[in-house]
Amino acid sequence: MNYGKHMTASKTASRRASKDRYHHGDLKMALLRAAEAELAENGIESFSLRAVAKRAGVSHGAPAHHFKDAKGLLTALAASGFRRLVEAQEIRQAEAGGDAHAQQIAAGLGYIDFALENPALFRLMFTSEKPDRTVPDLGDASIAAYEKLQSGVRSVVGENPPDDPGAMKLIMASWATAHGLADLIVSGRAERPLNFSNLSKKERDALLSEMMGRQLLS
Amino acid sequence: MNYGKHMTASKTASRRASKDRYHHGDLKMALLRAAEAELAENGIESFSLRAVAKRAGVSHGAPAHHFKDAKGLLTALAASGFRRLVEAQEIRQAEAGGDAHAQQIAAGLGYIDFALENPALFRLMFTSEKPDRTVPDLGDASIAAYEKLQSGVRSVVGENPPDDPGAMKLIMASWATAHGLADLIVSGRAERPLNFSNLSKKERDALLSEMMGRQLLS
DNA sequence: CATCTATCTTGTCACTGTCTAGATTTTCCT
DNA sequence: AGGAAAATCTAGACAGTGACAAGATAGATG
Repeated sequence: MNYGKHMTASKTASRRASKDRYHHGDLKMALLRAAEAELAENGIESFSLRAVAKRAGVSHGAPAHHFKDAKGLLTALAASGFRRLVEAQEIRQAEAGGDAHAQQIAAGLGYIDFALENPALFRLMFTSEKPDRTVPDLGDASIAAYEKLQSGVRSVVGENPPDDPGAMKLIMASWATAHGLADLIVSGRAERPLNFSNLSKKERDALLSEMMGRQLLS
Repeated sequence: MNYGKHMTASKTASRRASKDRYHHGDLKMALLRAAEAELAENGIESFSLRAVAKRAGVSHGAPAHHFKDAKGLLTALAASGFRRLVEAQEIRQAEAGGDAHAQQIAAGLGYIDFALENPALFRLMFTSEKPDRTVPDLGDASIAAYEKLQSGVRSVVGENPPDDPGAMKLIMASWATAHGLADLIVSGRAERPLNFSNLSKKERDALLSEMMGRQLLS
């Protein structure tokens, strides 16, 4: 095979943009970013590994060296998603009041924020079977997100959840409400009941807070 | 092209099993059944139109005449799913008490029953973008399912939902809780908090009823 | 019975994920 | 420094996919 074209290009400008070099430099990160952009633009169901490679300016076989296969790339992307999900919750919590109840509502709002801002990634994380949940990178990230929920409920009820069946029910119920709202809103199913997309940000927050708050009442 | 093999087979046994005949007889239904079986066995993400055709004993081009393309087949399947979702709710309601509160909880349990019995179909209906929601067959079926929810809430609050903002909030909140529970259970995320799959049917129902019931309290 | 229409098969195309062989670059060791 | 070894990337091939077109077959219609 003749790589002459590439060779001359990289020789004449050996320190130019990374896309002109044979070795990318940070292809792993570039692929993750490209994959997320593809996901956001085309949705998860028409996701293509070759399109990701093309977007990153690299041949279709290149990703295999950093992620074994498409599943590997999507697993890493989902893990990144769970870490950012926690961040989105913490952003809301930083703006909220200090009592446990308000903190837990804020976490729910952050959860929904994340879903609305990253709908395709949210689906990859929660309703796709492509990511390999047994890989520690992903498993740890998703468990960390769950433990955030658990500690929030502990603050609300003053009990240690794993030992208290009532607290476990509360964890599941409040998670389900936040998750269900996120999923239904993302799929456009909150339009008919709530006219959701025509509400102001304040109206949305008030509405969602009220719906999630019901689960936290004793 | 030579179809001799098929010809002799269908001539010597012209009224045998439909799979031996050139014209299937009821291929449309057979394809829907095959598609659902494929969905249940392999999940939605490895769904293949050609595998469906093979399962129905027909060539890979045959489905195109009954459903324009894969999207058409999956749209019809999703519509069938919404009709059966309503049936699953009505089965639970027939077993439940007559008061509005119990009826609405029963509908939620039926919703979750359906999701657990048809996880891949549930995902096709709610979180896939392949079905074409603008096709009336599907649109009508999904609206019918929503209107069931709406009338149930009307019975609970005694108000006409579209005119009462509080009732609309209640619709969305109780839907979100049932839907969120269904989605999280199907994806295995209720195992850690609730040890869900090791519970008896009675325990599950009691647990789910309690979590959904919170949303219906005034 | 002849024609017409619906149904089904077959072959083809572009695209996909994965694998392999080989080219290029970087790293590391002496 | 220099040369071997490892890492990175390209390109080609393969089987599988959805969609389309052309043609074969069966049933319906007159």
